Amino acid sequence: MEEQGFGHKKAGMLFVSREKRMVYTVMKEKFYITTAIAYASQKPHIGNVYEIVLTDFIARYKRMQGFDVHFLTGTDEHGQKIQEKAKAAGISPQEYVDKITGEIKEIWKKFEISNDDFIRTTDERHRKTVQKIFKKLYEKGDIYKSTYEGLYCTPCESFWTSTQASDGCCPDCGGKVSPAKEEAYFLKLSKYQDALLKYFEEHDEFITPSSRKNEMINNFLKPGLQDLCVSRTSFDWGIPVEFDPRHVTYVWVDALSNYITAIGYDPDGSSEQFEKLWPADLHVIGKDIVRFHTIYWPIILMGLGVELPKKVLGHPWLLIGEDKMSKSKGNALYGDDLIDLFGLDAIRYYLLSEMPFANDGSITYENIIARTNTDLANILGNLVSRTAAMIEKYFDGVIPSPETETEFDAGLKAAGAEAFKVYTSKLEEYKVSEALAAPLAFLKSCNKYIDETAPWVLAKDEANTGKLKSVLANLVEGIRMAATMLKPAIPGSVEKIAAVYGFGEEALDIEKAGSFEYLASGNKVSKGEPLFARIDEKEFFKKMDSRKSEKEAQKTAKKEEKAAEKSAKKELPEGKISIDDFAKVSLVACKVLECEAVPKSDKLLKLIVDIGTEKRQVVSGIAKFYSPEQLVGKTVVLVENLAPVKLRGVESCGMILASGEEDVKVIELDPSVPAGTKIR
RNA sequence: CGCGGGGUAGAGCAGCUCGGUAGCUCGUCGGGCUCAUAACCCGGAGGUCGUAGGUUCAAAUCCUGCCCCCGCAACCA
Repeated sequence: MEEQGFGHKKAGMLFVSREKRMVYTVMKEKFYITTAIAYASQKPHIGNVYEIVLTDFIARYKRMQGFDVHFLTGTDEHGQKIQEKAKAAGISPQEYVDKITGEIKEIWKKFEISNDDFIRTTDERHRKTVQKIFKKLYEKGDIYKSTYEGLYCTPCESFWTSTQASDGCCPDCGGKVSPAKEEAYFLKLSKYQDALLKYFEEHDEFITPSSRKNEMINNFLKPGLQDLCVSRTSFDWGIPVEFDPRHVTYVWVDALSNYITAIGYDPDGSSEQFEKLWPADLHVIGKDIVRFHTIYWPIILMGLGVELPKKVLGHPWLLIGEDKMSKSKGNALYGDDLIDLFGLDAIRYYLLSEMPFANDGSITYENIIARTNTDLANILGNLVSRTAAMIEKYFDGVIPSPETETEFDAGLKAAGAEAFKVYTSKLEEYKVSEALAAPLAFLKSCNKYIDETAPWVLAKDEANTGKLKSVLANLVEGIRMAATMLKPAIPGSVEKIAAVYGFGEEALDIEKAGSFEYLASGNKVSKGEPLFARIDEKEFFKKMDSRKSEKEAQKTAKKEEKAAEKSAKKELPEGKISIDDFAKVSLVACKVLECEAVPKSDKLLKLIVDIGTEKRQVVSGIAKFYSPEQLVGKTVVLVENLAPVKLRGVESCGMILASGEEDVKVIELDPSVPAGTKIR
């Protein structure tokens, strides 16, 4: 009985190492992997999706390797922003996050994310434990009460840092901010600074890519850590501090703890699951929150006396073309739309193959089309289809066993082994895009192999049937091996390939992805629809244009509505300013007295002008169009009340008006106009 | 200003740790093939490796200066 259970998959090993395998099965090594929890303030864009697809890939790969994987993701549902958004929507914060989290789960589902658990920071299991964590750290003295000092905006009821409100105005409403104090709890980061630095030094693999480690050490650890504010009284949508309920837990103690609360950590005695899964093997996060995961999070854990996670992977960002993706820029792309346009696996594959390990990647329709057409349709899909077609044509659809070697077989086999080697070693470092290039290169070798062996020529002479059998058997194997490697990236398409050649689960065993084993010989092929249809770029953009004009029509309608609303509030249509705004600008006539080039710059001229009451120094970017001598004596228009700025270290108090961008001409006044004449 | 990353063919990237052949994908030009999704295969053109120096028999690679781009600077994955 037992023998059946273990024997099927690895019959060859059964007799020798039955005992070992039992041990192996029981002790299957765990792998705990997490994503950052998504902030439930709005629908996630494709950049957010990237992170979870990446993590999903790693989780699937690790499962294939035989690890007992636990994959956690979730949502961060507290905070002022959510409270405000809910208020604006006229619903309770809970209703609001229920809605957004619903959308997020829906999108994750569309991307076939294989997470084992989903935690929400509003879950009871989380809230209760966070309160305990807070209390424990407080009792230990790692959290203490003090006052938070910052710049406060009264109408917005929020604090800003001096960099956020650099101009003395609230970034939200534009109103004045003023210094204020608020009672708050702080986490003593300084206490653990040295311990953490030591940990960094002893665990070189803790932060990856390693460049981010240097950034953390040089920017934060070495200059000294400032204690972190971990509670707020200015809003209440959060986890209340148990022993001081006016305070709610502020961001990081709440959000980061999800990694342990989800699996049953409890200061009073953790669950069996926690004992089994912790420490986490991999936190996958965006590069912007590396600091929180490699400084604050370890310190919180040190405070709790809990082991630190093994590795933090700070992935780069996905840019739209060259721009950062943001809703306010209006350039955000959404995962569900992209799936509708290109199909799930095209997008999964794009994200995984196009994203570099350390540098930011970029996404554009053109690139998605190019990737999908080249890699998935031409190289993979076409190979699957032409191989199946030949098996149907030459062997009535039955996959042959190899018979007579051709001179090209050894090369193909070497290419397969090499691809697998590269794939595996790149994935040890989680360099997913580089790993995925390996099966693709191998598929190209397969296409080349067809050309070299020319099966259609072999088929013409019965003497070559043995060779023909080998060629097709080898091709099926090549497809099987590459498909296995691609499985964590494009599981759905690999399933389709498996259906074509009748690959069972054991044929797609990752351990068999590096060698030719002819596991599918004798199977009947069933050539289905093309795996990936080629996308015609011109037609695609035609379609997009018509969609766009529809959307634009909707947008203009919305805009008009908004404009109507605004004018009701006595506000102005977009792009217009009021006469009052214009009146702020002071324009005067001035005479250029002196003019010289600004050293070390090729665009700047320094001018001394007479504005009647005084002499002004102005720097103007017109050196390419005027020589200094040309300007002296001219009467021009000066924006007199611009705030002074330094350009190339030279102070500029005003701006000379000029026309054009490519071909700049200063606006000249009749020389009879006296300097200082007010224009506006 | 500080810290981090980067500048390699028209575009996007690898190579740099450990000096010696400048490689990949797309595009482009030419050829081949007909099993296949106008696909696949082969070949060509195209690079002063940001710049100026230094070390060396030898530098994209190591060192120094300078220029330019991007990110971070304590709530955007």
